Amino acid sequence: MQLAEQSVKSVREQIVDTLRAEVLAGAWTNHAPVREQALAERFGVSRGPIRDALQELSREGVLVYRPNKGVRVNTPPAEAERQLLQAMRREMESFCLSQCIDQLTPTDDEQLADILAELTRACDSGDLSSIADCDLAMHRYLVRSASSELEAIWQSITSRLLMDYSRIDRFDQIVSEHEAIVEAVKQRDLKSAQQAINANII
Amino acid sequence: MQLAEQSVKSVREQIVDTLRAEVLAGAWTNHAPVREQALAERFGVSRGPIRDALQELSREGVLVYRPNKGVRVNTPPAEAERQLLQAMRREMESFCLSQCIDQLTPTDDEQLADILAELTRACDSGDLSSIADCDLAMHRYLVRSASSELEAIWQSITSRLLMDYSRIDRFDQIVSEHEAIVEAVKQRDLKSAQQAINANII
DNA sequence: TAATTGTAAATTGTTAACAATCCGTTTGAC
DNA sequence: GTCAAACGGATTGTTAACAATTTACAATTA
Repeated sequence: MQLAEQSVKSVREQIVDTLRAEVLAGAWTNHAPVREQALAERFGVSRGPIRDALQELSREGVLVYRPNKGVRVNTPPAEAERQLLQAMRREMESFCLSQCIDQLTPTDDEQLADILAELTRACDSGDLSSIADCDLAMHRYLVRSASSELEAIWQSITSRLLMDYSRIDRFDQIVSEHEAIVEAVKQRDLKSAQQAINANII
Repeated sequence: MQLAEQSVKSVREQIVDTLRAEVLAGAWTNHAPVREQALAERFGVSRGPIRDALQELSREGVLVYRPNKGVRVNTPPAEAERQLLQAMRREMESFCLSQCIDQLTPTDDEQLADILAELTRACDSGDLSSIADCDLAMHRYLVRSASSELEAIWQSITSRLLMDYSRIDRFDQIVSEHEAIVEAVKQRDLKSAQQAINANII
């Protein structure tokens, strides 16, 4: 992805982003515990930064931490809880749109178009991991444009949904839904953009 | 406070709770950075657990972390952002009430009454730190009763509000608002409890 | 004097060794 | 044979030393 990040990310952030993407793409099961030493060797660092990353992902809701027993992948929420989380996501993204839409620049439009292009490519090739990545990247972009404070809350809500992209069958629908979002944002049409967002978060 | 906690808390959790209470009670300024070594000596541990705690509080929104520069106390949100956070808090607590109210036991009623009693005492003596503690403890109790998953999100929303208890002048109002909540919950009257909660979150 | 560079102290980031805890297996008593 | 205590390997938790970075202050130059 590698958007116009504000700066070079710390080691911990890189590890967090990598691991989060893998878990959300369904690459891990929640049956086997996550071992610190194995991850340390994989990333070529000591256990310290790995522990930091695992702690952060636990706080975020991707993983679950149990004292002296390490972490596991979290389980999806119950249906009622899932609906609440989705409602909060919608409310949040609608708000962020209203805050940022009039301050977006053509550069932002380009960034969103880039994400959309990569999403389209991912859907064409059926790369679930990349689809998940791009889908969330677009929503995150809009949230972050409004408030980096809210981004953390948004991330923790979204992570806890543990959305299962492997059950998606209509790739073209994902693309068209996001096309609608990008187009409405480009037109600076708040109402349409909010509708498009709400239609996408189900 | 020391409610019926599920178990003995880890060192990190104790440190986190202590520091969060101090910051939210307004005991720290955001002008001076927080130093790890000083905290390590104060709590009698090495810098490791301190760093863990500071990282967690940063993730939660109480503190702000900047690479190689440590952490500072976060600044309060802008007005529009504050209103969104409050709306999300209301929505969340209403939902949690609807989920848990029919599963609460007389033991829970006692716990809530205990918190209310301590809140009353704190208001009488004007102990702002304790008022903040008890106020949040009651809301947290209801959220946790519904879902420990949602508790983390609730905490991160609430922390980011950085509510300023030092500006409160009507202590008796706080008490009566929380009395209404406890009474409605005791009666298992969902509508009234939600109203009381909404009236308290302003 | 004002601006800039250089240096030293303070602080954060990382590592590896050690301590504490957990978990599966073996051993032994009944 | 069954159960429980004890052992040992594996894993997490903590510590202290070291490396990298930042910050404050003094020295230098225009």
